[in-house]
Amino acid sequence: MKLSERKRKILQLVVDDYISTAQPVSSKSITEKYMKDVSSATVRSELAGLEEMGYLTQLHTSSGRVPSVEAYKLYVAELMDRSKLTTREVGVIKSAFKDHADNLEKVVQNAVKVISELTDYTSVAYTTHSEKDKIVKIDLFRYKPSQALLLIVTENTLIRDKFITIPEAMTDAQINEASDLIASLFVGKEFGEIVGLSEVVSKEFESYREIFDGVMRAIEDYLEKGNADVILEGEGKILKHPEYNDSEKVKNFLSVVTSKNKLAGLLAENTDNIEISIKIGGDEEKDMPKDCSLVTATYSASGVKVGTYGVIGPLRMDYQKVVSVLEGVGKILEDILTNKK
Amino acid sequence: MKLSERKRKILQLVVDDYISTAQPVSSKSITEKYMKDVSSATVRSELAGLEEMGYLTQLHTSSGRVPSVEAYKLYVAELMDRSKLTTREVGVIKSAFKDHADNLEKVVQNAVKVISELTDYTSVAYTTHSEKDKIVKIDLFRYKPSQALLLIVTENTLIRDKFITIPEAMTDAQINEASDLIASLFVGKEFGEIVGLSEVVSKEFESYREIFDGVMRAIEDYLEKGNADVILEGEGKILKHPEYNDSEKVKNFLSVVTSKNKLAGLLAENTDNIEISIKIGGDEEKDMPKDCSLVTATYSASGVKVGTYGVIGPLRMDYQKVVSVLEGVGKILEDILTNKK
DNA sequence: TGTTAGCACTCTTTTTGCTTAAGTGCCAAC
DNA sequence: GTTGGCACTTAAGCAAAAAGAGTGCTAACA
Repeated sequence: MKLSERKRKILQLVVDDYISTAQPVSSKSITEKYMKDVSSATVRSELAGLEEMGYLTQLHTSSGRVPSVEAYKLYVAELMDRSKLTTREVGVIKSAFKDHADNLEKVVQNAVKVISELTDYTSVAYTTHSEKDKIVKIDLFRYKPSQALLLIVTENTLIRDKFITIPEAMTDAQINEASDLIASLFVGKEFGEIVGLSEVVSKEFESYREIFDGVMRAIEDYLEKGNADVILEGEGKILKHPEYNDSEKVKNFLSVVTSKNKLAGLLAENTDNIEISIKIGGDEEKDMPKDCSLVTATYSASGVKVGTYGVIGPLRMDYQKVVSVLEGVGKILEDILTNKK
Repeated sequence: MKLSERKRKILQLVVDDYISTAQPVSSKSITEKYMKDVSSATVRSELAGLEEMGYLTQLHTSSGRVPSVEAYKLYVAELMDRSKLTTREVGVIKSAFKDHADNLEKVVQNAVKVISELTDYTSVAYTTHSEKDKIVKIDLFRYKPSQALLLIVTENTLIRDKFITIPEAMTDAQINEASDLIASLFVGKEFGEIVGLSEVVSKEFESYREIFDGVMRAIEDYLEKGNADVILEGEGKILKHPEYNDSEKVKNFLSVVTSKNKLAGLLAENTDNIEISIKIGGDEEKDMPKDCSLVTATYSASGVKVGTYGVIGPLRMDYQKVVSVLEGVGKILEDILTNKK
């Protein structure tokens, strides 16, 4: 059976209706609400066709139809209308970014907050530690007898919490000298340029081998995928949606969403440069909560893709709204992050 | 009516039983499980007495009894057994602190994690920004034309994300000079000693007034109560407990627990130097979720109280376990934080 | 005087049967 | 291809009945 134009239309109507009402959709309600020109029996036979093709399912013989995962995928890809934000929503987004436009972390935090507020779903952001990030300042100094604190400031962020073991015998002056040496080598370079540096500089660094290696390890550690930052907002929003009345499901959802590792894994996969990516269903994706949908977009700073932000929620998600909010936030985010310099 | 020894014993049994079963406790179950020497009728009359005194309530005429808030308070203060941790639990706690003993933030994060794991409740920690914290390093440098990044390292923590507006006309060298001047004044001092410094140094600082003021504002901002750090772990644990089958209650709980501000408010109140403090019920406390209990302990670094950690959960909480876990963690925390130097 | 067995009473929970409503599938007619 | 009509299926709602849990009270007992 082919997907006729009318079948597409009806499928869209079913998904739209189900998204807004959370109730199985009947042939009668479709003719009454949207297609007054045909009878319910006609729609009924079309629905039966769509069901046979795998786009719809019934909970029991005499219930209305519910979209399948396939239907959502088709809906998102081809069927749904691309709606625009209201002026009110645009205003909310703009005012959310009024302050703290200076700091990448704060900007992303604001983005996540406003997304959750406007969509009523849990929203997330994931910031990779990019090899393209350029070092602006690097400094090392003694914190405890055998420990030094390493500070690295880059164009986009501030690295902290990196401790390096140093020989106790080393004087503060020597540490300073090492610090200056490292700074002279590293400042102005991207992380990616540094990684290979280890062999090249072996000579002038002979006496500070241990410190140099410590710094390199710290940087490698920072760049490792698992150590990206994950920001989360509106965990509790999930409870607003009726499919999460079952506390088992909530538990399952929260166990993924409160584990930064699992979230990072999910968000990191999305490396293609597609503007908006939608990941649906939970059968293949092992860390994805069952019956969940993840809608994400990527953002860049200084022209380099640094992260992903988006919304995670039930399969029956208001994709129209979510996509338009993500696009709206994306536009403003881009403005801020490129005007920054 | 007096609280006879037997009434106390029975009340303890009722609370114990209710904590472990979450079911109203009947006279019959008490005699069968714990008091085989008397009949259920005897216990029944004692229960009636305890109810009259306000320690127990019934959901309806033919249900068993449930402890009142008063009963929990008495139970915690006088009735409950102080149990010890098992060797397994002690092992879990110790191994949780194996790594990252160098960094206050990480140590507290580990503490919160292990507490949530062992108790199965949501656990929190609150770290104040103490005026007694001593500045180890302070550094200021240009980040954007009219903005400088301020870094302060103290004995206990690293302050970041503080940006200061600077005159664009100022050269990098001048900023360096200002930075050095500030460092010479501030390093080695506690925050508390700095606050009054503003007038004293006005002369030598004439040309850098703006920067100096900016730094002072940043420090004051940092010390402000609302800006303390709140760490949270196991938000979803609440769903394991049957009283939170109602999604309204979960929503209410999460709305408090995911608001760092509200949590900070609750945790900050606990300023007495009592080792373990238990806050029960939600009538007086406005930000406390209804029918919740908050059990907290305080921790110190370098002899100064810097924060509070604890567990938040249902009224029907396993106080014995929670208190013993908090005490156990507290002991190890103290060891780590005092040996640190 | 405290303790106990016995029993009536209350209230909840579970079960059962019945009815209604929603919606489908199919068929014969248009 | 579309439609109205109708039998069939299932869930949901409701009321009455039955079962169960637990109490309070009283009279008898040690």
